[in-house]
Formats: sequence, structure tokens, C-alpha cells
Amino acid sequence: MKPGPLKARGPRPRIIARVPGLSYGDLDQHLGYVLRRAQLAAFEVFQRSTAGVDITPPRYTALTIVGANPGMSQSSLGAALGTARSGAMMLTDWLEARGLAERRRLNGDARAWGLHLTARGKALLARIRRRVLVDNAAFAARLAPSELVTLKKLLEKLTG
Amino acid sequence: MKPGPLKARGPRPRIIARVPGLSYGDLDQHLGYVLRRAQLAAFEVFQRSTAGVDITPPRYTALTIVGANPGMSQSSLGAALGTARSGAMMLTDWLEARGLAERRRLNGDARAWGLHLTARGKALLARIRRRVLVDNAAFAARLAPSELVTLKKLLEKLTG
DNA sequence: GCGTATTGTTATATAGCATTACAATCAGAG
DNA sequence: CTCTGATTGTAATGCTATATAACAATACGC
Repeated sequence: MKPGPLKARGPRPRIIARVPGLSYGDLDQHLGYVLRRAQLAAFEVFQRSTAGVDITPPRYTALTIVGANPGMSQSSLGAALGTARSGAMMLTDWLEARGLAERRRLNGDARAWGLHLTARGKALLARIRRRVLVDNAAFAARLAPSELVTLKKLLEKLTG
Repeated sequence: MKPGPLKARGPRPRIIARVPGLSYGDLDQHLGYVLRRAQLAAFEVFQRSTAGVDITPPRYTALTIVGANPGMSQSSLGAALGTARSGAMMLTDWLEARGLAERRRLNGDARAWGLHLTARGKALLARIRRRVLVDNAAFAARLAPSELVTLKKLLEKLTG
């Protein structure tokens, strides 16, 4: 991806600010705490990138995964998102109601639907994706490029 | 009026396992996505460490911070946790109902309460803390010690 | 003293899930 | 083939965490 103007839109993300003069004990020794703070910061960056577009991380993830796997089932989507089938169902309803995705009957299985992005869904994803990745890069620019590579590698090693 | 029992059961931990044979598109290029996966993994470890003890990360954080700052106000706690005052209020109610913390009048300000851990609160925190940190270390053991140091350093640099 | 800001509190609303139950369909044993 | 159990989508329900708004009491600045 082209680096481009790495200027984040809007003010800096409002990370959960540390309260001055307050002790946080040994929380920084807790990897989960540090991870959560970082994830919240990334979440705020995402929200800024998608301001005005009624999207959320799960919806964005669903768009991406359905786009990468045309014809996949709702159950499969739910598994990929780590949510119950009912969650994948609501997500799919939402996408379909906005004309971003559609259910098509599978010829092999009369129970399941095959999920597909519509042209509008693909267009929206492409448009949002660019903004998200650009702002993402701006956010990550607090680290040197090599540091970012290291960070992602360590996180993936940790997650397994 | 105090908010009753406040049920014990939390939601099932969302273990996001990768679905075999499914493409995840470019999600791994999204720092927020990778961070969220790692944070969920850490959350699951936390749940395992505190099984049987009706605790959550916010409650654990509140215990730690109140313990490190005796006499702090509820507003200050809310700010530290990044939640509204009403959130800090419910949290304090919960701690007080379990005899883990108590409100004491401040002599300087008749509006605010000063928060303090009780002996029971300190004991519970110490007991849980040991388990959490041990399991935390086991979780982080997927990384070499030097890698863990690097990871924390990069995360803190990212969060600012 | 007076207007404004802060603190705790309460009530209310909402989003995002899980849980459960159910009908239709599939898969496999025999 | 039939029977049994598993899977898929769906609908109904409930719960948890959080935000929001309103309010009284108190503090603070001019």
C-alpha cells in the first residue's frame, strides 16, 4: 500500500487517558490490560475512519470475510466471528437490509443459504477499506515500520 | 437502594478459532483486528484464572486501582476506567455489596465519597492477583522473555 | 451572595450478545 | 429403504454492560 499523506482525520484518538496523580498499581504488568488499552485505541481509530457510515468492527469483518468467500454459509460466518448462529443471522439481516449482501439458495443443501456480496456491498467495502487502512497506518505510525512488523508478528505468535 | 444480587453468570468466552478452509481476506493487515484477537485470548485466560470468583476485568481493575489509591473518589475511578460516573457507581455498589470496598466521607468535600478496600477486599485481590499473574505468565510464555518485553514496550509506545 | 461546575445518584434506554426452542433438512447406521 | 441424530436457519426471550439525562447537594469563582 502506498504510504500517502499519513495524516489522521480529526483530532488524535481519545485513548482512555491516564488520570494524573493516580497510581495504577501493577496493572501494566498484566498483558491483558495493556492489550485492552491498545485495542480500545485501535477501536477509536476505526470509529473515526468510519464516521458517518453505520458500520462496526463485526460488520466490517463480516463484509471482508463474505467478500473473500462467496457462497459461504451463515454458520461458517458465525464461527469465523466467534459468535452464535443467531449473531451471524442478525449480521446477515443487517447486511441484506442495506443491499450489501444477499442470501442465495445452495444447490447442495436445502437448509443453508450461500452468502454473497452485492455490487453495492463490494463498493462500500472497497471505499471504507481504503480509509480504514490509511488511518490504521497513521495510527501505527507511532511505531517505526520495522517495529510494526515486529508487533504484528509477536501478536500472531501470541494468539496462535 | 442497592442493586441486588447482580447475577453471577457471565457470557461464554468468545474463543475465536480460525475456521479451516476459510479466507480472511486482508484482515491480518488490520492492526485493530490482530489486537482484538489477542485481547480476546487474554480475556479468556483471565476468565479461566478467575473461574468461580465472580469477577470481571473492570472489577479487577477497580480493585487494583482503589487498593493503590485509598480515599480516591468515584469520579476518579470512572475516569481511570474510561466509563461514565454511573458506571463507576454501579461498580462501587457491587464492591460494597460484597464487602470488598467501602465508602467513607471525605472531610474536605461533602459531596464525594472516599473509596477504600476492606480487609476482605485486599485479601481477595491478593489471592486472585496471584492466580491471574501466574496464568498470565503461562499465556505469555508462548513468547520468549525478550519478546514479551518487546511486545509490552511496543504496545505502550502505540497507546501513548 | 450568585451563578456555575462538580459529585453522587437514580431512572431509562439501547446495543450486542447468548440461550433456548423449533421446523426443515441432511447424514449415516443398519 | 427407515430410523436416529446432527446441522442449518430462524424466532423469541432475556441479560449485561454501558451510555444518557435529569436531579439534589455541595463546592468554587467572581
